[in-house]
Amino acid sequence: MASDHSLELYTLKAELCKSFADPRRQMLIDALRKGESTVGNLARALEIPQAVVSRHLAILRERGVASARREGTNVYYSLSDPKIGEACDMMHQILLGQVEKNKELAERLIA
Amino acid sequence: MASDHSLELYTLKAELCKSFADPRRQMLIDALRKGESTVGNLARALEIPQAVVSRHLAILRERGVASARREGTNVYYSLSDPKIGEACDMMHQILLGQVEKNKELAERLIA
DNA sequence: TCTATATATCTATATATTTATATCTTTATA
DNA sequence: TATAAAGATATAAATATATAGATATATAGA
Repeated sequence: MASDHSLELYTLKAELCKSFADPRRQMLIDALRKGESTVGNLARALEIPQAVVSRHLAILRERGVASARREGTNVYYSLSDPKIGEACDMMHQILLGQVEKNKELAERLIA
Repeated sequence: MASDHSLELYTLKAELCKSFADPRRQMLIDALRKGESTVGNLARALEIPQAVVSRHLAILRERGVASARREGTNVYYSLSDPKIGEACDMMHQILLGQVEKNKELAERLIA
């Protein structure tokens, strides 16, 4: 029935969001927006242990957010879809809106 | 320093995403897009126990995603920002893109 | 007191991190 | 060619922490 399908869809959406729901993965996604990069380069640039970067990239890969391409001993990761970057921008805008609201609230409280 | 601020920002974004990262909350957000609603109505409509709905709404409220307004014994919840709905639409589009890719892959494998 | 909502406690499950080790690929060398 | 060493990445095990759901109970307002 319809509600079952919906539940599946909601679950998929939730899992997609879950893949964004970690600070390190946010950093990785942001870094990958500038172009593909290797595990090692990301680890050095973001100052995150290699195993942690590899683990998080695997999560992004498993959820279809990132893609991997091997070249020699290196593995290059990239975002699977530019919309992923746009989604992060949207999160940013929502956060800005929240700050704005708090600012308004603060100003009203002071006045 | 800059990297600390960034970490904070990434953490905020991650927490925002975390608030979206549950099927029930996806359902609640989707329901709230149609307009404000009470805890009880949402619980009945979505067939989720009252305590669970209340809990999830509290999470959305704490993270600034939803707002609450009391009217008598009822509490009306609503989305704090229409951009939240748009963010969900974007997730939907990303999912569609993934399905599309899988379809292409499947067709290539068959051929 | 009744209704609607929130919360506390308990339990089960999921998640992230650390450390160590395994795998895969290239390169060097006997 | 076979093999060993080195570099890059992935994975496993252990631990700590976070999260969700169920049930019962507390709180707020009519």
